[in-house]
Amino acid sequence: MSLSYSHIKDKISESGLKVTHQRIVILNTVLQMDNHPTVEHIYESIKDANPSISLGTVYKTVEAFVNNGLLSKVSTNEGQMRYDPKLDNHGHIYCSNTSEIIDYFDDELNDMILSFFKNKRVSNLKIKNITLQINGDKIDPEKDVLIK
Amino acid sequence: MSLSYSHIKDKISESGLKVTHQRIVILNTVLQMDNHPTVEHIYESIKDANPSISLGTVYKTVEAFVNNGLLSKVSTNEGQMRYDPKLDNHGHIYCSNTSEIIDYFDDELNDMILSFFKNKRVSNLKIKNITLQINGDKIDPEKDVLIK
DNA sequence: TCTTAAATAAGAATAATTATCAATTAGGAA
DNA sequence: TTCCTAATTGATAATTATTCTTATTTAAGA
Repeated sequence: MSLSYSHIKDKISESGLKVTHQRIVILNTVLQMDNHPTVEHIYESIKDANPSISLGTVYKTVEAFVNNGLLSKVSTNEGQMRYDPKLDNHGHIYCSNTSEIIDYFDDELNDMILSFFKNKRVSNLKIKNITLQINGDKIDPEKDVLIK
Repeated sequence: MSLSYSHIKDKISESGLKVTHQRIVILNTVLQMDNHPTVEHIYESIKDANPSISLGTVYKTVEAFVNNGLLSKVSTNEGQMRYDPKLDNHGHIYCSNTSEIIDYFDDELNDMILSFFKNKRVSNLKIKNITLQINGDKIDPEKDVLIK
């Protein structure tokens, strides 16, 4: 396993964190999940193969990842925080009826918003990021949402 | 008091909810607070004048207001939900170091985003609203953030 | 290999929110 | 106006998500 995870290990190491088995498993899992998991989701998904990793460790680990720029934290109107391995500028579509968060990447939109704020004078604020949230309900929960 | 609150009473009544003393006090408070209060903030701010209104009632009431279109619910990266009496389209500036949420109204931006999505085909999603979140840190916590 | 600060597991503690339920009340019907 | 009923409320228990504590283990550099 140590070989196949070399990419993950490098990411963790480069972020300034110690490389541990737990961190490798958790980061790898979130990178593969692609559905903005909660801590509980992550825990459930690693539990069988890694029964010794505790829920508390998952909490501490994702928080460390957020602080070290490996994940971003997404809040919703339903309590649990969710975690996103995609760090480049993108929006989120929240489906309140299915609790889904769908990434929305659009360079044109990004440029538009960015250039809009270029022309604004924002005083007394160090902007970290600007995110667009599209809130709605999925019409057919079985089918995907598509924007094109 | 019944006279001076007639506007508030009408709003509650028109939303389909029964008009109660508790609801009048709570809605009036949130409308005046203007800082996206948490339930705890609202409770603290009404408590002295209304010691009989319980915390649970504040929770139930703001949730009823959200469901009936009198308030909107705003989530942050720090646990508590916050409530916003402004329902027209606007963005939020989150200052993570001061926990402030500042409204950002800009017609030009609204139009821009709206017309952007006019030209997109969004399938299988009933869009409820689109919000821009500007995340950052206040540089001087004593001073205001301004965008112009 | 040794050392040490950082990370972990287990479980207790806390914070925010929701649920329960008996008593009260708003608002429409009589 | 009075009555009726379903909705609302207060008090408090329960739940959920998250953080804290502490003894033990471990990564990574000397």
